[in-house]
Parts: sequence; structure tokens; C-alpha cells
Amino acid sequence: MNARQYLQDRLSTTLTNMGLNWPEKASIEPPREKKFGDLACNVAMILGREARQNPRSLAETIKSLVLESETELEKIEIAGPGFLNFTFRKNFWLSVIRDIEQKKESFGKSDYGRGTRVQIEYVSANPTGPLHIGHGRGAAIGDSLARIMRFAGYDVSTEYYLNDAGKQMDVLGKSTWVRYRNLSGIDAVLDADYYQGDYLTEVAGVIHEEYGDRLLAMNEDDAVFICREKAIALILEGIKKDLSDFMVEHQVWFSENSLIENSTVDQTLAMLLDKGLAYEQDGALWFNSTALDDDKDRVLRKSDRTLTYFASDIAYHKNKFDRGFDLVVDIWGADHHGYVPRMKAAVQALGRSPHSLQVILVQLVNLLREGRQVAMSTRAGEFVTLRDVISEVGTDACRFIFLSRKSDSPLDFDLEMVKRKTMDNPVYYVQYAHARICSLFSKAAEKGISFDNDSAFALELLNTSEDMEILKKMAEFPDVITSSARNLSPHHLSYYLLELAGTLHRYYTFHQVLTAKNKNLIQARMILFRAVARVISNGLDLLGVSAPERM
RNA sequence: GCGCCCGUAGCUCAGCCGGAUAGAGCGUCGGACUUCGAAUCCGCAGGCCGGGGGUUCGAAUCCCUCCGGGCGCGCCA
Repeated sequence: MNARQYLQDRLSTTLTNMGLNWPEKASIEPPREKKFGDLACNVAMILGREARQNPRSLAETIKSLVLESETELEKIEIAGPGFLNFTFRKNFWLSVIRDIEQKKESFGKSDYGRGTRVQIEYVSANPTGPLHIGHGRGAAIGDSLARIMRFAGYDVSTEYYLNDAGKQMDVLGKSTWVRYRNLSGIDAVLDADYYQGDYLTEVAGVIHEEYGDRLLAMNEDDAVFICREKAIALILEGIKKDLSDFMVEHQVWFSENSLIENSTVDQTLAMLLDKGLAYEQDGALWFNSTALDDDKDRVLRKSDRTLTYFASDIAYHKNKFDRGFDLVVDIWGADHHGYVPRMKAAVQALGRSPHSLQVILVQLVNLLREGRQVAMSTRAGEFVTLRDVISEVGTDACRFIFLSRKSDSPLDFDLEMVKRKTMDNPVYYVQYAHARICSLFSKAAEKGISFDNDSAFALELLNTSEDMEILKKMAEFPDVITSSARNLSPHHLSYYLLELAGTLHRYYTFHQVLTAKNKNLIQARMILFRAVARVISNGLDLLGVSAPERM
């Protein structure tokens, strides 16, 4: 039984009987200080303000009503300005172990999201070059958020939007064409605004391998087209490989080009005109986004008749909502933050609340080595790729670091530090807790100590303060999942896992397991440890980080 | 100039839909391995939560303002 949920139910019922409602702002949380009990609730203070009543006397009333029919609580205390502090009976906390044993990899799962249909779009890098470290951060956040929200009962679909239309693709084709001709011994010049990266030489090499010098005999447009298509395909293949090695999954790969070809973009523009939200001026087509809280109007179709990216972005979001999503989450690099108001305006133009689009802005990753900046210039083509980083520091460490900061603060990523196996790199702290438990179990097997799965009576021996600390921490797990999902914040889960690992490590130095004084105590502690390992591995799985049995 | 984000311990960062005496790791210093993994644990020190005003019973959290840093403000992509 979930403690927070239990109290919430008890309090809601009590309030109903008093003719009051549970206020949305009220919260039930573990208090900062242990002496304030297991969980504290501020509901009396919130209601006291609304009802202009003394919070403490309101709390007294609530307390006595709750206690009238109560079996799980040991005591309720009223403290400070009107906090209700709840302390459960010790045995109540033992039930979390049975809960974990029974639910296994589903422990922590809930229907909190009630099947709300959510789409999360992330990475969506143009297929003009390999992913760099910044894409990796967005990838980790998007992928992990998807896992967490699914676990919390949302119906989540993940997607990569492929910008495979427009001028950039033509530039990519031309850039590759130059490299191809270079390989064929022709002294072609790479314009300054072409893609400079060396990876295009590799791409051209593959094309040259396949076609030899034959492209030189074609008319140039056809040759550039072949270069363009081959380059997109090869680069995309690399991106997919990088993502899969980074444990990142996208269920849907959505082509921008398809929106143009099946005239979704045209239909969208027609709809905007129809609603009076678009107008022609100076030969261009404009979106009247100032009518919807943007600070200036935006061009949809330029006077040269070509479309802006914004036009297809609106069409894309129309398509998303047409597919029936209730909530659309876009994960963007923070340098696109100026884009948010116009996109929200577009969403409103589509007849949706601006809240049905949530944009997570991911700040830059500042790549360092021993405290010194690593140069990363896309223009010069000397950027550090995601592949370079994960092959140096590993997927687990990289993901955990990305998922240990809130997305909208810049991240210092020191390669040497992330390789270090200390608390500079907390992923090992969590993984070590798991490996330690696993190691203990293989030791137990060596010593011929087996589980007695029917030893419920022995659990009551788990009554030290370290036991209680660990039990309460495990019981928090489901609440951490729902709050991470609600706040779109995977990093809360990382912090939780660090805390849980901490309680385990502390326990480990205080209490012996396999050499405890009697068989029942050995059993009880093994069962406790098995539960901890389960919660850690469930949590790490949601972060896309492995839970190794030895390291 | 306008807009968004950030400013919390020496360093890196949590906490921010208001709640009790502001937290963690690293680093410094001092302790704990003949015993289940020391990639661990325990302890000491370290703070006008950038400054100032306001709202409130209560502000790191909300509002205003100033300072400092980042980013954005195109018929670019």
C-alpha cells in the first residue's frame, strides 16, 4: 500500500465528511526533519486561509476525525503553523517489501496518466552530419521521459522529425558533390557556406565506391541529386546507429517531405487563410501570430514562393494533433527558445490550448577535458560527436550525467571527470549499490544460504532505524515516478536513486547480512536487499542505464 | 533596446505549482577494512539562496526593480 496515497484517500474522505474539498495545492510529503514523522500534510493551512479559520484548530478537527477509524497510523501530531504530521506503525512500512516482491519490474508503475495520449519529439537533427554531444543530451532526456511517462500510465509515442526538405538538403548534395569530384581527381572548391565536415569525404567515398567516376558523365543536376540522396541515407544510417548505441528509441520517423508531397502544408496554409489568421503582403504569405500572443507576425511563404520551415512546422503540429494526441512535447535546443511563442500561437490557430504543447528547452553542453574547454565549432566541422563521447566514457555514465541536471541549465561535461570512478560520477554510486547486493547473493549461494520465501514472520525483525530509513525510501519510488512524469523532469529520478543507493550503502556498513545472529534475521535482510536491488534496477531502467551484477 | 533562461557552500549542482532550523556530491581536514565488494561509510568546517523592495501567518520559491552571465530577436536554416 502506498503511504502517500493512503493518506490522501483518508484525508479526502474526511474532508468530504466535513463538507470541504481537497485543495489542488495541498501536498503530502516526507518532512525535512525525521522528528516530524513519516509524512506531513499542509492541507489545514491551505484550507484555513480559504475558509478564514485557524489552521491549527482545523487540523485538530481533521486529526480527530481521521483517528476515529484508523488502523495503520501510530500517531498524528499537529505542529508549527498547522502541519499534520503522520507517523505510521512500523509494520505498515514492511508491506512495501511484499509489494515489491509481488510487482517486480512493475513496482512503481501506475495509471496516474490515465492513458493520456502523449507524443514526445526529440533529437530531430537535420540529416546533414553526425549527432553531436548536445543532441545526446536531448536524446537522453526525451527517451527517459518517454519511459517514465509510460510507466506512469501515459500512452506515449516517440518521434524523430526528419528535415529532409528545403535548401539545406540541396546544400548537402552540393557539398557532397564537391567531395566526390575531389575524390575523382578534380580540383573542385568547397564554398564557405557548404558543409565543411570531414564526414562528407567518407560519404563521397562510399558513393565513389559504388559509382566510380560515372557521375562525372551525367548532367550536374542528376549527379548532385544522387549525391544528396545517398548522403541523406548514409548520414541517417549513422544517426540511427548512434541513437541505438545510446539506448535511445524513436518509434516513428516522420518525414518533412511527406507533408509537402501529400499537400498537408498547402492545406494548413489554406486553413489559416480561411480562419483569417494569414494574409498576403509584399508578395509573401504571413501568419498573424501577433493576434495569438507572439510579438511579431511570421512569414509562411516567401515572395520567391518557397516555404519557410515554420510553414511545415505548423503543418507537422497539425498532423500531430490530427493523430489524436492530447499532449505534444517538443524537446528543442535552448537556442530555439525564441521559437516557442510562435509555435504556441500556431497551436492556438489549430484550435488547441497553448498548454497542449509543452516545449522542453535543453541548454548547451559545455564539453571540457580536465577543466579546459574542448573546441566545438560546427561550422569548422571540428565538433565532438556523440559517438566520440560515448565510446570514450560509455553510454551509462553519459546518460546519467545528462539526466542528473535540469534541462534548462547549462551543463559542464568534463570527459576526464565522467570517466573517473568516484562520486564525481554518481552513476557508479548507484550501480555499485546494485552490484554489491548481487555480489552478496552469489556469496550467499556459495555458503549454501537460500531464501525462505515463506518467512513473512521474519520481516518484523527489520526494525532498526536503518531498516526504517530504507523501507520508507523504497516506498517513495512510485511517487517519484509520478512527479517526474508530471513535471517532465527525469532528473528527479536520478536524485532519488542516489538517495536510495545512499541508504543501502549506509545500511551495509551498519548491519551484517549473511553473518547476522540468527537464520530469521539473515532471511529478513536478504529479502530487504533483494527489494532494494529491484527498485534500483527498475529506476535505472527508466533512465536507460544498466544495472550491472558486477563491475 | 525588447524577450526568454540562469545566478544557492571554495567547485559542480538539487530544492522553485510558498511551508518547519536551506540540502547533496566533490574538494579541505579528521576517523573506519584480520569479517558479506573501501567504486563504501562516519564526522568537522563551509551560506545575508546575486542586491533591494513588495505580497503573505510564512519567500530560495510568487510580483516589481536593479546588477551580473548565457541565448534569441531574418521573406536564415
